[in-house]
Amino acid sequence: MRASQFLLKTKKDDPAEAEIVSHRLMLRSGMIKKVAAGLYSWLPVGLRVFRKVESIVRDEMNKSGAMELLMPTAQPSDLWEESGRWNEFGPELMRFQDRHQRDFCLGPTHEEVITDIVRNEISSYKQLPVNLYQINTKFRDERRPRFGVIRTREFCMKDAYSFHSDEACLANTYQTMHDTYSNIFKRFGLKFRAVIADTGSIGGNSSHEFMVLAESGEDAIAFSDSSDYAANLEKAISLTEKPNDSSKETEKSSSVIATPNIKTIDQLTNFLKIDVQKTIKTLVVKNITNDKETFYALVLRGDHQLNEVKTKNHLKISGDLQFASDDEIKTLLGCHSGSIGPINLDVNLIIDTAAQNVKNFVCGANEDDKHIINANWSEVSNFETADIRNVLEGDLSPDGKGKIQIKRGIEVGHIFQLGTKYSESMRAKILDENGKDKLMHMGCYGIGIGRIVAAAIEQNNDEKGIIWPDSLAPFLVVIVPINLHKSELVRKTSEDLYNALQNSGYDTLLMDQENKRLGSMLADVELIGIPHIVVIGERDLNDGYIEYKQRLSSESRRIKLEETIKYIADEVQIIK
RNA sequence: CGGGGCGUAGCGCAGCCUGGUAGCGCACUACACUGGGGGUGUAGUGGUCGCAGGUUCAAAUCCUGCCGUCCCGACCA
Repeated sequence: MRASQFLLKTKKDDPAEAEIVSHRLMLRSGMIKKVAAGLYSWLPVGLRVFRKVESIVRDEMNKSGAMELLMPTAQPSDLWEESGRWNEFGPELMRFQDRHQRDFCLGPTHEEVITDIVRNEISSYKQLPVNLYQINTKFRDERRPRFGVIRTREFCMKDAYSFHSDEACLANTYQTMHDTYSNIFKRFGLKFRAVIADTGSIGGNSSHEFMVLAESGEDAIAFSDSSDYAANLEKAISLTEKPNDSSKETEKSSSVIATPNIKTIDQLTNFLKIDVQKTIKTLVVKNITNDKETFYALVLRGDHQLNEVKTKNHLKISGDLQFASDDEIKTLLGCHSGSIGPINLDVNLIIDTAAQNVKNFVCGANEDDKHIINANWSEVSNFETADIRNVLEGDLSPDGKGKIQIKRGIEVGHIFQLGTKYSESMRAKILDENGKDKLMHMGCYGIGIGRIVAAAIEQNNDEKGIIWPDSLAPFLVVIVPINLHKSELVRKTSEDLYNALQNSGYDTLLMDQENKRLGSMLADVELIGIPHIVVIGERDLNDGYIEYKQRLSSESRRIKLEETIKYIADEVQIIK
């Protein structure tokens, strides 16, 4: 591609709207342009990267034996009513009517449509398993789009759906997809981890998320420093700590003390000069089913944080966890939120496993401005114990090997074993070898295409701009001629090298804009992040040399002109 | 959904407090010079000041409403 014929406009100033580095660099390098909140156009440079991501994903999917198809973005409500998700889905589902006032939605995902296809096309166990995928636009009306293309409303996703006659076969394909995804992210050259994940609104059993490690990531992931264990923080199991000194502690007898205006754990530990691990806090949540409100008191050690996902799963609550309001707490318990405690509390009690290990603790007395000291669980009857807290760095790994570390990541892929959730509601059946009806087992596997572009930038950038890995770069090589318009030798050499590189199959950009100076060309090239840079100037050319440098390093090397292509070929690193 | 910020040329911003000719930098156009790290000069192009209403002789500026957009929050009792 010739720069003179390519839409390539960079900006010096950081755009005001962008916060995180990938968003800033994508806007500055002219990869994307915002159309509205959470809606972006991909400009030519950006689209080149986008297509590379797509083609690697497609290649690996095809290698795995999956078949590509294409489904519509707009979907009739009938299918969604059949699966039950027309009502289950919240405002994220973009609903609209056509000219005949028929209900439609923009697909946030395609389980319904694919299940409809497969139940019609496939009727025998002999046709299974199949794995069908598409690379297509999705729409989710996010409550808060942010971080550029990382969380948008309209986005492109590769989504695959597999169908099986039994669970074992599903597990097999699930593992194949796990391996396929690992290959994909290796080919991108990204640091990633596959973590155990919550299934959320998609439903189903087993699930892994593929996380690209980045400080700006929206998710926290917990993993062992000495084993394979890795899980989303939402899902990471907290081990009940090994008995320590406190287990030998003898139980004292409790007493109520005055704690005027003490409402938070911080105030409490300062006031009593005690260790935060000796405090217990109590949160009240409510669940509404069939118009009936049920309150639950959740009990945690003072330094621990509630894990909403674990709590919701334990209480079998779908939708958001609702906290009781101050008024509700006052009415229900007769005290304010800062004074609640598990002793003599007439609410369903759920005690976190770690909290249960504490002896002689301090907790609220269910009376304003009063706390109980030296309280013990022997004083409480009728409670459940559950793991409802977030793991902390340094906790024991649940597999017993090593300690937990916590890092942030961007979710770029997610695989699920759905089981029969959709085949049941949509009656997707086959005949088995005995001629009997049987529900198909289903898996689904997503990868965010645009999100990977942003995640790759989050992981690969410096003060000058983006540093693309070879596999994703919009151009693999760029030729930067000095005084193109003045030197016939420079012009001819640049053109010849450009043609030769193109013919050798390397995506090459020729900076042939006559009025551009070296500094401005290099600044653009570095901002855009082209990995291999060839500078051609008369000075070196008179000795038969060009100058080669990599985006990644500041060092430049003099290379014999005739060896240029071979040299670049040796430097390029693309995993096939 | 709650709180806060911002909306003035393609981008980044000033002007608003104290009402009176709409400005600066980048980008863009033309010409000249320059030519190994975002060059210099001269001359230019480009704006319903987010929208609607109100106050006023007069509104980018003051008031009201709406819209858009960004950030934080939506567990930590």
